[in-house]
Amino acid sequence: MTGIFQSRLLWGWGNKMLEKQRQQLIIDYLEEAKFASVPVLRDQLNSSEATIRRDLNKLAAARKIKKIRGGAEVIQSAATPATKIAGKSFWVDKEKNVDTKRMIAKRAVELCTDGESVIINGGSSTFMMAEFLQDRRINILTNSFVLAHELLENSQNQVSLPGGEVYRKQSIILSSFENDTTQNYRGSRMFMGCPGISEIGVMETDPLLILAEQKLRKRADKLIVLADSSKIGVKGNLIFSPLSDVDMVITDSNADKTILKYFEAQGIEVIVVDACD
Amino acid sequence: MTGIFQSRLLWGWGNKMLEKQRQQLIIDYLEEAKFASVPVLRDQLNSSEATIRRDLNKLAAARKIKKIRGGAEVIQSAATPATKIAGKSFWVDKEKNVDTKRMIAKRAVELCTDGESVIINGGSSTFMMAEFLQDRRINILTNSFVLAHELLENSQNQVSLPGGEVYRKQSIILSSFENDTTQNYRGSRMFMGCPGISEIGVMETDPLLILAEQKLRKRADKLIVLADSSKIGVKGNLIFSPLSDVDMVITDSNADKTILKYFEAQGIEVIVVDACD
DNA sequence: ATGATTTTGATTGATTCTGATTTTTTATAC
DNA sequence: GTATAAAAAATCAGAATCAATCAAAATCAT
Repeated sequence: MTGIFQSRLLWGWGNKMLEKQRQQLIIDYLEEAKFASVPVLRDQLNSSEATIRRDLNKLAAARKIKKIRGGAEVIQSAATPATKIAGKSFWVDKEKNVDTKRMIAKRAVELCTDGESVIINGGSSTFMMAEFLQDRRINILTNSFVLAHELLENSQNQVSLPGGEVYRKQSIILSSFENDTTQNYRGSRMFMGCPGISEIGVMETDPLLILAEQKLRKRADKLIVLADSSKIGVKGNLIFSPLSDVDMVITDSNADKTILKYFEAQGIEVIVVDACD
Repeated sequence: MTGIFQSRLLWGWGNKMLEKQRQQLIIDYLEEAKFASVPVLRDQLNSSEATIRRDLNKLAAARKIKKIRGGAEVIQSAATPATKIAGKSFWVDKEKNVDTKRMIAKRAVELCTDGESVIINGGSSTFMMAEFLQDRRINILTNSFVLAHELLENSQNQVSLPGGEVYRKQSIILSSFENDTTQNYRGSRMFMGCPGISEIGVMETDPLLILAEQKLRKRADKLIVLADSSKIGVKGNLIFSPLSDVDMVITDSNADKTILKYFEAQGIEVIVVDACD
């Protein structure tokens, strides 16, 4: 019997496998195959169907997989970032323009002066600012749990958080109530990424986030949007804020020049960094 | 003899291995294999299962590895975030009563029912509750950034945070303002550790923390103090709360019985777990 | 060396996990 | 609708794991 994971086990099949280990292998298998039937997993993992079923129940309860009749499937959606909370493996795998986004993030950080207070809205673009904040001394309010973690570990910046429940799907803190600490916080700038920005404004995808983010927006003097060229001109159904509320857009040289001109005509400062592709 | 670490030992298998050395080898092994069962480690390290288990408990308490049924696994997230953020001053230097503190933490978690809302004040004692919260479903408000991080990564509990600045020294969130989210949060119990508890009340050492902690206290119906025997009867200069405000004390069997009797006479429920020393 | 302390490994009983069997549920065909 | 087959859940005995205990061995302080 040759399970595909045999080679990964240092001690071979002779020994018993740990429950946690077996479950991890199920997850790994699903990442690869997308679907798996109970008999297949039974053979792969050299276990009984009863045990496999119990594993699937536990994994499904923990939302690591989705149970379907006859077996299991991966959880599609963007449910993975929550589990890959640690470090670089964040969204990176899904993102294409990583290098460009990194340059945009770098430029964004360069706008800040030490001692300043800024607000950073959570997201994959703004997360990349962490790298360039390492040797800075800035007061940062962020609703991103992962960014806060990163900054606490690898920088000396002052970090503040709004209160609320941590929304696991995006590891963002949702301020559920009206009165929260952010009320008393004031930032000179708020940095945010977005799924799209066009004539109609800045887009957002998650309705749960939008309210909390808009509340943050009120605490900052200026709004700076980090949007690589793939976001420029993209419209969606949820409007985070009208264009009139945007003060600056940082994008890359592949962006549609016509729209950028339009932005500038609206009084928005546009910064273009060189695209890396 | 087939231990994979044989070549690394200068003096060969005939001689005894030092405890620290053995534990380091366990860590090394886990870094490589990700998982390890107790029998495998017993063979690899030429030791007994009892010893391996004791090592695993100590390593898990020090957050170097994660204990799972049947053995151990690496801490997948950035390997050391907990110890790193919290700094050595946190628990590394208090290695003394880890086993006992772990049992106290376990007992504390056993008080909680799934679905309940509780408040957990940050500290080395309460941090150990994380291990036992892994498979629970509890709504947790905590001012401890590291605890929140741990719970988000290794459990499915709902996690909420008070807003405020992260106080790096203890990785505790200081709610700097009057209005914050915790105002709307209600917990049936608040768990806290402390540097000392005696007839005059529960002690605290850090004046910066005490205000934020007292604010949390107001949001919970009952106060449960985790205090191993070395804390019982210890007085300090900063009083967190009078004894009348305490509902329960969880300690170990080495604690001074006279004081415990006094606590009970004051209407405090005292739970004594067996000391592990 | 001597006695005190710590570490170790075997044993115990309680708990949890596993896999075979049986029962219930679900999907599909008739 | 019922019949049928496949899958999931429930049951249960045996196996594995684990914490606690205790005595032997090793280590340490004097």
